[in-house]
Amino acid sequence: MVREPLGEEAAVGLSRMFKALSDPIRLRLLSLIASYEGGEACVCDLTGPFDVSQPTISHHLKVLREAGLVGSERRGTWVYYWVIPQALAQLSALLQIPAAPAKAGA
Amino acid sequence: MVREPLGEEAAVGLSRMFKALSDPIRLRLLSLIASYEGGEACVCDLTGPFDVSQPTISHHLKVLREAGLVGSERRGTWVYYWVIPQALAQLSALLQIPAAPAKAGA
DNA sequence: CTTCTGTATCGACGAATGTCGAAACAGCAA
DNA sequence: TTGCTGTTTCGACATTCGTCGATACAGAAG
Repeated sequence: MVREPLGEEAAVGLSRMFKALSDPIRLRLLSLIASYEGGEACVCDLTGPFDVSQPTISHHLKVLREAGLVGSERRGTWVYYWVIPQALAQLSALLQIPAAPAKAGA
Repeated sequence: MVREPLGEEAAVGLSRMFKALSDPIRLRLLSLIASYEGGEACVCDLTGPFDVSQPTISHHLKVLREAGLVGSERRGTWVYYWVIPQALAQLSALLQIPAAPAKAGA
C-alpha cells in the first residue's frame, strides 16, 4: 500500500473483498462466524440475530463466499460457514501503515 | 472480530470505511497518497494515473475523506490529501484473525 | 412415495453508486 | 478589474445493491 502505488489489477481484486465487507450485516455475519466455536457456524445460527429475512442472509453469505472470505459446506441437513484466515490476513496486511508514513516518490 | 460478535453500531461505522475501500480507483488513490513523499499528495498528482475524469477523482477523494480515511487541506492554489493512519490501523486490527480461530460460543 | 425443515435461487422493487459534462468556486497574476 | 488554472459541486444517467415474497432444491423422517 505504502511501498508502491498498487497496480490496477491488484486494486480490482482487493476492492472486491472490501466490497464484501462494506455492509453492516455482512460484517456482523463474518464476525459471528469467526467467533463461533471451531470457527464455523451453521446458517441456522446466523439468521436469528438479524432483522432481515432468511433469503437476505443467504444472499449476504453468498457475497462473502464469492469474495473468497468464507467457505461453506453442507453436512446433512445444515450448511456450515467458516472464515478463510488468509483472505482476512491479506487485507489486514495491506492496511498496515508504518508510523512514519512515506518512502517512495511519485 | 473473533472475540465477540461485533455490535450493530460498530458494524455500521466500520462498514462505512470498508465501503470507501470497495472501489479500485479509491484503493489506488489511497495507496498513491500513502506512497508519496511526506505521506501527502496534491490532487494535481492524482488525476493523471486514471482513465476517469477529474470530477470523478474529486468525488472519490470526497468519499475517502467523509469516511475518515484521509484528510485534506488547501494550500494556495493546490489541495493536498494525506492518509489518516489510525483509521487504517483500526481496520487492519479488526481483520487480524488468530491462527487457531475461535474462542467464544454463540 | 409424501411430508417437513433448512437453505438457496428467482424476479421485482426502490435506493444507492460511479460516471460524465457543465458550471461554480478559490486563489494567483496581470 | 479581467483572465487563467486547479478543484469542487451540480444534474443527469445507466448500473449495481439490498431487500422482500414466492418458489425451488436438499436431505431426513415417516
